[in-house]
Amino acid sequence: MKEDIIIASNIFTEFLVQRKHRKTPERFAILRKIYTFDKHFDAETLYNSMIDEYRVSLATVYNTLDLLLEAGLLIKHQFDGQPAEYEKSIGATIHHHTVCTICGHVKEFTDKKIRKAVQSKMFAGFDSTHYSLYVYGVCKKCMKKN
Amino acid sequence: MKEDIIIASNIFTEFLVQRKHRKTPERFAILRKIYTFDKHFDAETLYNSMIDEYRVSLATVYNTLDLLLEAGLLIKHQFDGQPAEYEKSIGATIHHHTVCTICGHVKEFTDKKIRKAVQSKMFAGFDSTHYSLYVYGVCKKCMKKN
DNA sequence: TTTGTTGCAAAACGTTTGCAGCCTC
DNA sequence: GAGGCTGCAAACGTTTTGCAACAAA
Repeated sequence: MKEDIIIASNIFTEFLVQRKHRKTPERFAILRKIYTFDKHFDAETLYNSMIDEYRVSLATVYNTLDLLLEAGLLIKHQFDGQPAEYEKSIGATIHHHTVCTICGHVKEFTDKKIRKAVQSKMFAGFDSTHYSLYVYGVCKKCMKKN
Repeated sequence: MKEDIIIASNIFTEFLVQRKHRKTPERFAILRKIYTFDKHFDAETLYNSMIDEYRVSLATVYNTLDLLLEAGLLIKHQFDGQPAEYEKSIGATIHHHTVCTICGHVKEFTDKKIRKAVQSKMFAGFDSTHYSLYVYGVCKKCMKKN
């Protein structure tokens, strides 16, 4: 959706103003790039993909990713020892992940029953914003190898 | 439970034999230590806690943690940028985690409805063994600060 | 003008690796 | 005896940090 980036930009602008942070071109260039991705990406990939359009340093990439996380515009995943992976949160359908414990392959899936069960859970003294579910096991390819 | 370590040792022994790995004293000393912990721990903490009883190198700790993961005797968590955390799996009740996005504080909770929803999920071409659910949000302490 | 942000490079950190010697099998 | 395993230290790769120059407010 094209509107997602507009919504995200507005949220980010409001977030920055409220926190007395500056609205630098780097930050918005990074946000725009992120909202063109439909899959998971890591910091290095994001950094490389930006070089032609708007050059920013890797440090700024990391800095901005942190801000976007705090603003709720991004979700972060830490799959095993690999670099952290990110995905946009606005306009993305809520999904879960299967992770192969042999080869590390990650796949998305959706399940209404699980989603409802988690979302209806209320916590005393904890204001939940989002969640991540990882189901571990062995994928088809790795099953065949053994 | 005291029997958990016995069950775990048996599973580990069988695992090592099957994989043609050696039953070294280091590996069983580490397994025993792990099963005395009731909370999450990281590799460094485990290493330090062993020094008096049975000295092993940090490299061996990491090596053994990997084996125990493969044997299904351990569950690994990667909370944000912190060192990986582990917990024993035998004799532990299935639980989920809330993670504060401000201070990083992790708390366990259980929920039968969520557990059933996830466990009843069937995957085509994926043999699931266990799962992790992280609910992100703001904890009580961090709510008060703002 | 003030002060937050940037780019750069160096440092930090948890984890992995290479290797010589050791000890299961 | 053979070959997997250990300890050690050095290497690795991602992320963080310190600092001077820069630019948003």
